[in-house]
Amino acid sequence: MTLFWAKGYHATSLKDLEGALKMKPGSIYAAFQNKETLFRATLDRYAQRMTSEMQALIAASPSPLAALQGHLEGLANLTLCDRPSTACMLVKSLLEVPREGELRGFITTHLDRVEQVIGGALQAAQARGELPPDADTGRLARRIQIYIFGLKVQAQRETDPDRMRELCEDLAAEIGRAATP
Amino acid sequence: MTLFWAKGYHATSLKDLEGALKMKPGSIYAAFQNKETLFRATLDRYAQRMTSEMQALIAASPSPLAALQGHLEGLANLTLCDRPSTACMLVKSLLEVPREGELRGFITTHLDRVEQVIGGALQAAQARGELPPDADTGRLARRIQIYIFGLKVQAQRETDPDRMRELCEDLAAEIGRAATP
DNA sequence: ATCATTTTTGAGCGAATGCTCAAGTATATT
DNA sequence: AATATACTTGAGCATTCGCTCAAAAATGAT
Repeated sequence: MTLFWAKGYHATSLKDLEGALKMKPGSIYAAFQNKETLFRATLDRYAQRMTSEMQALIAASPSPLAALQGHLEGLANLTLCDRPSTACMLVKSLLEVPREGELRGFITTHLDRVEQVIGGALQAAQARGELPPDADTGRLARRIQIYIFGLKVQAQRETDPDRMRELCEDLAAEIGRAATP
Repeated sequence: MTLFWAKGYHATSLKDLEGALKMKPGSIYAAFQNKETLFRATLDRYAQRMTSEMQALIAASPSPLAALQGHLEGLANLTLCDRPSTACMLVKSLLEVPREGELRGFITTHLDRVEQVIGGALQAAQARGELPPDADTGRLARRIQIYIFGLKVQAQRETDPDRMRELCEDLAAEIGRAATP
């Protein structure tokens, strides 16, 4: 997963995978059907972790809205982190995979799932009165996801941590503006 | 450029390029040094067009701020468009290229240039009194660019034009909120 | 028309790709 | 201990990759 996340699908060769998995080609093809199936498995794992991390973050906070804001602000620390890539593996893959391929649907399904998690948190926030009763939680969820996409892309080029923090704060503040006064 | 934009650097083979350019390998390597140099040339061309399009849009409108908002709203029509990809070629490339490679700097330079164009428009808006005198135009420019990144990524998965329009409107409205009341 | 120069051609190079499979090694069962 | 079953090995397959270069064709100069 680390390898595919860092280098992308095409740039990751089976030699790379042999080294990372410490397996010979035969074993790899016995365990996973082929390169693409292995890639799908890593996408599954990544998406699984991403969603459960997000759910944990939401569950840990009494205020779902504050949790989402906190998540956005947390993206400021993405620069110095030792992750394979600051960018979201699902977004990277979405942009790399052909438009009409079957992988496309696979990836979007996972992205939809994340959107659902965010939407669920917003509904909970609404139930708690943090959001106006007439607020469109789905719409807001998609907007927040776009913020995450954008910030994680930005983290690939923005070297200044302060500037990154500024942007995270700005976008987090926007979510706060959707809250009930 | 179309080919690299649609398929990405790694997924575009020289066979593909031979077909698209209607040139044999020898001619390609005589005209462009190698695959990577050709790729850089296409990135140059893309960035050039992108910036000049944006500048033209800004120049055509009396209000720079309205021009930027219009640009964001225009991204709603990205779905049905016949472009090679709804995503920004620079962003696609940024995510595909290795973190430490020389191509990275090349791409970020172009992205910085676009940021400068947006920032320039915001300064003009400020001079016209559309933005408060103390507004941080650079910071706002980066935020708008993140909106563009995010929306263009979203356009890769969002099939519903209405939802896309909603999001574009929301983000355009967000810019409007920075304007002087 | 002749010759010098530039451009195009495409067969094919070495290396790398994703992948296979017979042979070998480990594990489990009796 | 003997046998059956499962997993691992790695040489090497067919194909494709990015790329080269001598020869042919087109172009320009005289």
